[in-house]
Amino acid sequence: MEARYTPADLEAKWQQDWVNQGLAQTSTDTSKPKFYALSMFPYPSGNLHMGHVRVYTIVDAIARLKKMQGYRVLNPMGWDAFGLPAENAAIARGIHPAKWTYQNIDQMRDQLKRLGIGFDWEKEVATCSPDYYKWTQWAFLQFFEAGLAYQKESAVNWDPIDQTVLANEQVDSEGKSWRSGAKVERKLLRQWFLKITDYADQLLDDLNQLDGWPERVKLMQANWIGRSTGAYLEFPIVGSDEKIGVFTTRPDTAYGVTYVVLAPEHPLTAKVTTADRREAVETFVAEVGEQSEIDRTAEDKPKRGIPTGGTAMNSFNGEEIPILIADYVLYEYGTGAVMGVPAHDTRDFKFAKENGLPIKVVIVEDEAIDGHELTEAFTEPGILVNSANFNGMNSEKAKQAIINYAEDEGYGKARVQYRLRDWLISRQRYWGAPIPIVHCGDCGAVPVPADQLPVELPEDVEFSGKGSPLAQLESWVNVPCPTCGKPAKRETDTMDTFIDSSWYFLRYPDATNENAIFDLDTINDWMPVDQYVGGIEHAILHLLYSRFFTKVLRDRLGLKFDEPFTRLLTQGMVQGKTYKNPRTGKYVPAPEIADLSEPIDPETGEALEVFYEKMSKSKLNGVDPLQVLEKYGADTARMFVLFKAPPEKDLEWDDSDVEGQYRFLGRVWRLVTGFLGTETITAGELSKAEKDVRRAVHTAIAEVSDDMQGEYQFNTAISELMKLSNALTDADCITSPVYREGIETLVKLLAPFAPHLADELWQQLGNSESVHLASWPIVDQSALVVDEITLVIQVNGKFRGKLQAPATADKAELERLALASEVAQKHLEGKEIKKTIVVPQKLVNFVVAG
RNA sequence: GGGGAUGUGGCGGAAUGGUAGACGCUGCGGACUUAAAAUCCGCUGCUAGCAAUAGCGUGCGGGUUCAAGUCCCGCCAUCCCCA
Repeated sequence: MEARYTPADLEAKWQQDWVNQGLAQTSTDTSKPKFYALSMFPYPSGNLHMGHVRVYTIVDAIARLKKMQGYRVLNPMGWDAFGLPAENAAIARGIHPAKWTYQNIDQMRDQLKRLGIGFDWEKEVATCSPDYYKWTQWAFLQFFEAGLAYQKESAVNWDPIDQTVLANEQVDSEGKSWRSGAKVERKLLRQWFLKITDYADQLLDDLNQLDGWPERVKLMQANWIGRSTGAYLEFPIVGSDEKIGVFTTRPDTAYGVTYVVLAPEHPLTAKVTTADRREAVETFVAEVGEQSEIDRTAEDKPKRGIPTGGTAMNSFNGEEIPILIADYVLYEYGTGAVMGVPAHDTRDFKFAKENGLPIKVVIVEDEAIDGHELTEAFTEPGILVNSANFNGMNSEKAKQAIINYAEDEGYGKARVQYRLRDWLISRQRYWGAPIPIVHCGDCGAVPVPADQLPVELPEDVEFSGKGSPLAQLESWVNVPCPTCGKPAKRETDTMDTFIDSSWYFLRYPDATNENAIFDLDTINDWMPVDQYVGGIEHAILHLLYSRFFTKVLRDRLGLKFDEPFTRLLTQGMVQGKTYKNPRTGKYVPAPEIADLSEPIDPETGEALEVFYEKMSKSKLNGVDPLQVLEKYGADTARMFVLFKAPPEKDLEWDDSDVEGQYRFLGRVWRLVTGFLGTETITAGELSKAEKDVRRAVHTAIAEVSDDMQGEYQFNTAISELMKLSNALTDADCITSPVYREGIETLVKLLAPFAPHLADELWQQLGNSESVHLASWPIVDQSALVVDEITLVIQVNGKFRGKLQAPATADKAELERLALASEVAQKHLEGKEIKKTIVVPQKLVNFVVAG
């Protein structure tokens, strides 16, 4: 009898064999269509977790399938290797970030290989390598030359734990850092920004090109960009030549403006403040300055504001209106000032009531009911009143009319505004790509010439955890100015690590190019990425930045594509079974629980709550991929994560289901090895058993191919493999050529999912070349044809029975057969048939009275 | 508050408007074994019934249709994004 299925030996053997034959190397055969499969590269934490297993298995299955389908496939891997954990390790344990990072990379690379992922390691990149960040810096200089990188003093998000600033995208809705979880503070600093707002329109409009992206990701990006159309209006300050500019989406309410509000930081604040108000205003400005943006704008927080004493004029009706300052108006956003229309804006209504400001109705639902007092803002469209020449006009129409009027009068114009703000990229940390700029007293900010790149990170730095290590290293900071040669200082900020990952997919196709960021022809050949797979957490951050980079580099360098990722799959989380004591709130790890069917707290004896939650250290619910690989092998782990749930949904880790996949692979092993040595005898006509097998085989080919077409329904694809395996197990025509075809097809269809087992069985079947070089089976439509169909009999739409009928039977024949059947007779007895519906190949429905 | 997604057995999940619950897990019963593991076979939506069978059943309430998990209208719950 054949040997047992022992994944450990078999997988190691094939992994070595694949390396020896260079199976994962990217084909250069340009006669084949290209397919660029890409997974979001990981931060090299040192240990693979189940989330990694899931995403890389998905991409590997796609890549192996596409290879069998005749594509030349690029499936690369790299490391998002800059970032704070390395620096924190340096501070805590005195190990240099580079050493720590590269150790982790080596460890994780080995783990990925053990998973049987066919990455082309010749394309590997690590963003912390000078060979890579040289080009990150070069790319930055492209932005700089294009006027898309600039310095600005502004109030920024300061993370007090990580001791650095953050971009807006990196602060969550509660005002906490995406990384450290610390509540961000506001700080006024001079920082580098990339002008992503210049591309706001394109970033929004080109979402329409992305048919292969999940709707919700596109929606999230559209919301984030937040384009709103409206008007820019000016209100002159009484007793001054200056004007206050505001943006509004409701120019139709211009005659209802009864006050204007400045951001406390607005330069005009000091100018409009009257002497008697100065002290109060200064106190208020100082107080607000300490609040975070979230605290200032959160819906549930009361809006605080005070008068400045100054007055402006409503340009439209000439009325004098007070100027206030309030916390909810942000200087960074829009013009840093807003107009107050309490009658027609919910927030303004509340603010005006609280501060005793006048409320003036200028839009009504119906002119007849004008005049009654409002109890809440009227925000619907309506008819204009109290608006001079515009009275009686529909408010939607009035928007444009009032803009036109304001433009003629010289105090307004149409304007489009975005929620999106420029991308703050300075970080006051060591482990990142240094911004390649030298500050010279005479020449200003001077780019480091391209031939002097990379600006390398110095090695001999001290990691105290206080302040930027680079800024403290004078030998590094002091350099001659590249332009005039006078003493100058290096920029000591490094770049946001999201910059590193905004272009890595452009480096892979030409990863080792020393002379250029990439060869243009190579990149135009391979890009865009055909299938990108990664977590939904990057719906805005990484995916928006990458789209921005692609567009800028397109404009600078001549890339022939507008968007980097044609199709996007956002895979769900991997969740672990979590045990928690509901009273104490303490999590209990599974190994400490005596009886998992009735889990009790080993310390207190109380019953534990059981639920699924994202695997994490703090929840004590993680499963170590390495242990799973050791116990069941990579093929089982891969099959499990692909089968257990559709890729975009969360996946609940379940040991029994893992066992189930192991059993299935064992069955396939026994099925195929049990078949070995069977003599295949070619006979004439196919028997019914042979026809059934052939149909099962080609149905499986059709279904699996279909499930892997575009949407990637791995779970149903694998269930089709199980059906085929079951059919072959039950079939009793083992000597038939049809059966042999079935066995070989099963192995081929299995290859993308369980690559080691498939290759082993393929070899045992007598093939000398790897199954991964074989071609994907093609459906023979004639094999799907059936002689008999199952005809369903319904009465009044209810299922009442079924019968076998010839596949060739026409409607009349089907009706006759159904009517003659026992079930029909029974249910139709004594009733009048009012109508008969016949669906060919499927069913007959009798509609009866009563 | 606005927008979006989701809701199907004990569980994960399948179902071009046409037999709801494929495939798998769990559970139960059986075979093999001195015994166990492994493996194999059968049953497994709910209710009633020995059974054949009947009724009910895809979050809730309506509607369209010969026929609705699927299409339309109105709710509810959970999750996500934006305020």
